[in-house]
Amino acid sequence: MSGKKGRREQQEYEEVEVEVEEIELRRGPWTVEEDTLLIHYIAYHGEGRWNLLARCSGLKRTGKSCRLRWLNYLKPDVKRGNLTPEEQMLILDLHSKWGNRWSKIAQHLPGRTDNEIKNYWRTRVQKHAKQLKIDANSTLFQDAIRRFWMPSLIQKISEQQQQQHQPQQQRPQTEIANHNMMMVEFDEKYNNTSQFVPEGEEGRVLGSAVGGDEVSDWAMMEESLWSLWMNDSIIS
DNA sequence: AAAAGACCCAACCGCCGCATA
DNA sequence: TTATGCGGCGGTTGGGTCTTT
Repeated sequence: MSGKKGRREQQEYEEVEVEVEEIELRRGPWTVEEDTLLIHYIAYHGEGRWNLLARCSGLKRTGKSCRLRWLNYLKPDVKRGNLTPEEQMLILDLHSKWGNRWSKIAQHLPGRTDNEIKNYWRTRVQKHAKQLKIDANSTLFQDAIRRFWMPSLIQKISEQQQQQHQPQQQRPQTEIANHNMMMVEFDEKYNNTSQFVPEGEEGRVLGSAVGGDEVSDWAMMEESLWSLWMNDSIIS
């Protein structure tokens, strides 16, 4: 965030000012050529000073647009692809602490951008709040996340660990212990009432909430479980 | 196979705080 | 002290893609 304008920079501004005034700015999706131009410019000059970059690089874009394109897409350490269950857990956890502080949350997920996290929240999380007809910012929904969604993610994480270590064999005792340990830690952290899962009973307790395509499984949670929990919440 | 609707995500917009002149 | 410019943030949107009917 530099408002500093050195003499050289000022000169650079003036040199391109006249021609830039006549250039019509481009909007919408970036082309491969634009991406290449931006990457090369940053490789040579470094990132930052976005308005100067926009003027000097030959890109017919605003500085803001260049910055966004770089930070959210082109920067080498930007991670692509679906969020892992671990990352989803972290987002749910941090959002419960900080609310819509996307940038702050993103700082704790290396390679993930605030935009991506924001999109995840809006498309996946809020969707379920809508389905349940609950305000996504309500404590009721926060409870739903803590009681059902997060445990199901923990379950997934432990299942992944299991697959990584012993793809075809019986689940080893250590993995079961790990899973149970995570559940206990989770309970302690959130003062949660979700059940400790006895060995061999994991699928029965959380079966409807896990197993298929990530978050959508949660939406398929048994209605009886929901009404039970809803009644409980309302009474207490 | 085609139309309609839902979903997803890249990009834009407006606002704010900070630094500088 | 005030005006200006910039970077950064969160909210919103447009359109491409996927799914359902």
